[in-house]
Amino acid sequence: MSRPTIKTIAQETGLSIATVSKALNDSPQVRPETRALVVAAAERVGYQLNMHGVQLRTGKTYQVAAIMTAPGPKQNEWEGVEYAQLLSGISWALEDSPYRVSLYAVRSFEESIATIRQIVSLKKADGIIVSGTHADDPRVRLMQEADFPFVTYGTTIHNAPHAYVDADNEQMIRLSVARLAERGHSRIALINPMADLSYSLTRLEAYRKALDIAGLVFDPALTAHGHLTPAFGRENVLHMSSLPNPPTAYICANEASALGAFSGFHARGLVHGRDAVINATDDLNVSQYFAPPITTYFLPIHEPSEMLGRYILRRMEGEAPEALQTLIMPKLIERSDDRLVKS
Amino acid sequence: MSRPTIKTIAQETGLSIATVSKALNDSPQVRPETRALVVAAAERVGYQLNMHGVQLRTGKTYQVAAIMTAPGPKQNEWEGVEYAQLLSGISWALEDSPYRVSLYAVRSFEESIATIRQIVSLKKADGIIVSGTHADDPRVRLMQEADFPFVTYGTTIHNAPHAYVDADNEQMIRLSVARLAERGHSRIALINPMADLSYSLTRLEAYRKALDIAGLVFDPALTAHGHLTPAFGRENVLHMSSLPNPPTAYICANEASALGAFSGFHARGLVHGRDAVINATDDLNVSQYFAPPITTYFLPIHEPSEMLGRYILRRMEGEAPEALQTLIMPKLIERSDDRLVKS
DNA sequence: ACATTAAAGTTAAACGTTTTTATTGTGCGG
DNA sequence: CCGCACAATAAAAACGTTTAACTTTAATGT
Repeated sequence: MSRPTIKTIAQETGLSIATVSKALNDSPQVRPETRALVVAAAERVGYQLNMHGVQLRTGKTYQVAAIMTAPGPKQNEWEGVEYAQLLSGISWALEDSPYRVSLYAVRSFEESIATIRQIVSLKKADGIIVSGTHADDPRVRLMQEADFPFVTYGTTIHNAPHAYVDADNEQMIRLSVARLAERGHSRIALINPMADLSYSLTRLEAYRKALDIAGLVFDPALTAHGHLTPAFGRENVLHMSSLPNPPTAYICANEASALGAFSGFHARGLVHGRDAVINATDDLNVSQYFAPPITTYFLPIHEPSEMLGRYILRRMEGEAPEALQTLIMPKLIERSDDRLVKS
Repeated sequence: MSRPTIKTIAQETGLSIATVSKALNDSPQVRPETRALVVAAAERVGYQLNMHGVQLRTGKTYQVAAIMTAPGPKQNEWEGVEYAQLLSGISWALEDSPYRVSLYAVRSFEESIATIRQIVSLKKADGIIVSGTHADDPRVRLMQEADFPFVTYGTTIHNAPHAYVDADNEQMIRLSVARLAERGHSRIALINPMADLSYSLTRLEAYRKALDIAGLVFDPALTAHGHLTPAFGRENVLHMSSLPNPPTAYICANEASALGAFSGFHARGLVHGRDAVINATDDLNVSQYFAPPITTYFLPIHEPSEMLGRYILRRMEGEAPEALQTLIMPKLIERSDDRLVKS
């Protein structure tokens, strides 16, 4: 047989399709007993709402677009981003809703703008989740101008208020630097993400402020911005460790670059805890397996990602963006004392 | 004002909507001149096909469901699977088609069965891509019985022929073992994925056969099956290295477990290249940053993933599954000589 | 008792397509 | 010059749903 529709239920119950539709949508226009009848019949025939009819009629898509900026095929370097977990978290948060996650993989920032423009103008989704925010993000402006529901993973700095979820980078860096300073480090390197990313700026400013408070001088030679690959971490250690006055601590923005930093240690014959130490920000929970394990700020990725899902739902229901802003503070996991032991 | 439809074009050209529709679909029933007229008008008004109308009318969804089995929120252990790249690759392969990737994140094998059953019976997608195949996979049977287009990432062993893409695990293990045997290793450990996964069995059998050919004895104590996390790699090194006759080589099924194996080396005071060596299968391209770098078989994940996308398109067009089967041989990257140097 | 109102349904239109069926016009053989 | 085939287009129905507008029935107030 063919799939049952509301027409099937109408015949089954002797009601009109309009009443059936209203009953299924909990309209107050239908008596509770009638509703019960309809629901029973629906159950009996195994009715399942056909979304295509709904979509055509209402114009809603019941899709949440997840924009994922993944490096192109050429780029084989690992960046240690657990996008998969991010996507799963969003997907799970939408589980009990009629919404589905629709994936838009793009290769570059520019392409993500074009994709979002298309989604907005052709209404290919009801909401958008976008990550890798810039300090002044044209995509955010675009969506705001169109009054399109969205949530960002990452804050912006120059844009009007919008819904976001992010790790508390400011606090994380402030505490990191203070902790290392307390332990006697005066030359602290900051391995930072690409400079156009919003959290890069946040981290850099927090870093400068924290140095200031600790009475340490800011040296531009100890900061680096780039793609957070192992290669990047390695290069920076190779370079910075051969400066006249090399750093004794490296704060890496993720575990991939931290792994690369270790590789640099190995190449230079540096010993962790004697010549310098490495700290990281962590969402893979992998740095406990480094040799030796390092101190990290750990944020299980499912927390922000499920929040992204919940927030986009609420945003699509019209909730104000100001109410949907959260910074999550990662947990400090001290796996090393991080004081240098001269031997 | 509102979005143009074929009705708009009909008015614009003075034709009927039927003719417009046919013209846009390259029907032979319409004169080339008329078609040109229609296309010009469509261009002029900025017409874009509304999928909801098409979907309702034709019953096609233009969605490809990607089933992603991701560990639940509790499970914070990294498994080193670049799902994100996999999804991007699929998404890119579908770029020039009307199809979109729709994500179905599930927590377990059982849930993936239920999800697939639903997609098939309610026709929530036109094709399915599924990974993590079992030797005898009920999902494959399910889709085959319903004659539903699908491609698997991973082979099956007991199922009827179907479209798949996979790394050539058999050859990879065979060559790995032979290479290590040549280099004087007689105790070779196999760190394998969960035993119910198809490629686990493939690898195990290839391993046994290769040992046989090399004249080495198979010792069950040197094989382990489990989730390919760093923890698993570490545990196995800790355990196996304290056997009366410990292995001198570890073949790890991925980089996450290889990283964990290194952590085990560190804990036991083992030195890579003196006491034992680690080899891996690699799609992150990360093991070059281990200290020291290790020999791996490398398969850039975008290759199989784009192939998955192309295959599902062809499968949905009705191509026979037998024509859509590919094993890709990863490339051997020798980063270490892997002969033990007694010091 | 009768108009008024509220409650509970029904009818019909609409969303944007595709596709089957019907209509019109043209050139052709006889 | 008449019927016929064929080409090109038009008309209409259909996919499954929601919703505005309407109808019927019952309850209410005076």
